[in-house]
Amino acid sequence: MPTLRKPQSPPTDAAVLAPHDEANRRQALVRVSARLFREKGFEATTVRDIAAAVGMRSGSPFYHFANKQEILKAVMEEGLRQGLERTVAALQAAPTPQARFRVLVRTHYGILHDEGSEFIAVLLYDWRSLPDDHKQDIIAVKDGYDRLWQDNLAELLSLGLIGANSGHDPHAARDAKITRLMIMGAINFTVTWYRQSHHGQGSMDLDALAERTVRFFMREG
Amino acid sequence: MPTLRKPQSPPTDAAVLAPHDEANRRQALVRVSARLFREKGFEATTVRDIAAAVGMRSGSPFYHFANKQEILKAVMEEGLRQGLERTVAALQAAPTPQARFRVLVRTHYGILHDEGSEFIAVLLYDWRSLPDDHKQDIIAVKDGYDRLWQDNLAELLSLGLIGANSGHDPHAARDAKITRLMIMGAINFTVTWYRQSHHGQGSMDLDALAERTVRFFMREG
DNA sequence: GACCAAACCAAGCACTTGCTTTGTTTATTC
DNA sequence: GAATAAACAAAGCAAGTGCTTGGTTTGGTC
Repeated sequence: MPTLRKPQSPPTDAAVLAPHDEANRRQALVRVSARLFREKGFEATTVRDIAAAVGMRSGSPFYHFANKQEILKAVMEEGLRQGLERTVAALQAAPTPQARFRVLVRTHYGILHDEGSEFIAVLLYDWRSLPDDHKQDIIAVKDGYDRLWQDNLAELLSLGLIGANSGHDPHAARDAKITRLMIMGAINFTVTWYRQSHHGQGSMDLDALAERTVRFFMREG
Repeated sequence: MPTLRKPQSPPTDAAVLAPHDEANRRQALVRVSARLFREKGFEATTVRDIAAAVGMRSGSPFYHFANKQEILKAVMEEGLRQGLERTVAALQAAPTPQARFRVLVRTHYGILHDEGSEFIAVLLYDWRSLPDDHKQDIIAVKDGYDRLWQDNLAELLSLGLIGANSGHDPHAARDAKITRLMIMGAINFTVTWYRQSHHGQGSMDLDALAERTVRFFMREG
C-alpha cells in the first residue's frame, strides 16, 4: 500500500514568476508587443519581431501565450488595468466635478501618450484584429472605465457646465453617453496627430494639451 | 526609304478605360478594396481577396497597380477626391458661418458612414500602412479639405459661437487648428462606434447624429 | 484580315507566416 | 543529489503571402 503522498505545496508566486530573477518574462513580452503593435500594427508585427525584441527565439513566446491573438488581448487587458488604477488613484484628490473632469482628461492623455504606456493606443488601433469572443471580455472591463467618465459628465451636464447650449439641460442623464463619445473621441483621436517631443520648444506638452482640452469643452475653467 | 509613319492617334479615353463596356475595372478594384480594407484592415486583406471580389485571379490586379500599397493609396486618393467634391458642392447653398458648419459636419458624416463610401474610413484606419513617400502625397491633398474646416472654424471662433468660453476670443485664428483637431477628432472617432442601421427604431440616423454634434459644439443652433 | 494593345488567365516562385515538436538548460524541492 | 517543473532553444512544417512570367482572349484600328 503506497504511502499517502502529501500534495506538494504550490510554489510561491515569486518562484513561479521570477525564476530568471528578472520579474516575469511574460510581462516583458506584453510590454514590447504593445510598443511594436503601436508602431506597426498587430497584423504587421510578426511573432519573430516580438521574440527578438525580448531576446527569445521565434517559438518561445508560445510557451507563455497560446497564440498571437492572446498576446493582443493581454496588451489590452494590461492597458485597462493600468488605466483604471491610475485614474481611480488620481480621482481621490479631486473633490468637485470640475476638478474630476480635469483629472479624467489629464490622466487619459497620460494613458494614451506616456512612453511605455502604449497599451490603450493599441486597444484603439487594433480593435478589429481581436477575435469576437475576446472583444466581449475587454468590453466588460472597459465599461468600468467608461462609467467613471459617464458619471462625471452627467454631473457637469446637470450643472450646465458642458455642451454648447448654455444653461440647464433637462435631459442631462440621457445625453451623458453621446457627450462622452464626443469628448473621448476628440481625446482618443490625438493618437493620430499628437507626438510627445521632449521639451520641444513651441510644441505642447501633455499638460498644455489637457488644459486646452478642458477649456474647450468645459465652461469657467 | 520607309514612309514616315504618322504617330498613331492615341486611343480615346473611352476606349482606354472601358473596353469591357463596364466603366473601368480599375475603379472596381478600388471600390472593393475600400470595402475589404474597412472590414478587415489593409494588412489582413490579401490580394486574392480583392481579386476574387471583382472576379479576377490573384495576379491580375497587378496589371492595374504596381503593388498592393498603390491600391491603398488609390483608395485614399479617391476618398479625398470624392469628399472634397461633395463638400464644395454642399457648401454652395450655405451662406452663413453657422450654416456652413452644419454642412461640413453633415457631409463629413456622410463621407465616413454612407455605404459605398468607405475610402476615408480606410484613410483613418490604415494610415500607418501607407509608405512614407505616399503619405506626403496624401497629406498634400488632405490639406485642401482641412482648410475648408479651418476657415469656417476661424469665423465661428471670432464670432464667439464655438468653444466653451463664451464671448469673443482674441486668439481666434491661432486656436482654429486645435479646434479643428478636437471637433474632427470627435466626428472621425464615430467610425469606431457608430453603425448605420437602416431605419432601426431608437437608433440615430446620420441626420440626427449630425444635429446633435452641431448642437454640442456650436452655440444657438 | 493582319495587326496591336488592353486586359486578363494559369501557373508558379520565393519567401514569410503562425505555430508545433522535441530536446536541453536551469533552478527548486524533497 | 535525484526528481521535477519552468522556461526556454533548435529546427522545421504547412499554409499562406505578394508578386512574376508567359501565354491567351478580346475589341478596336488601318
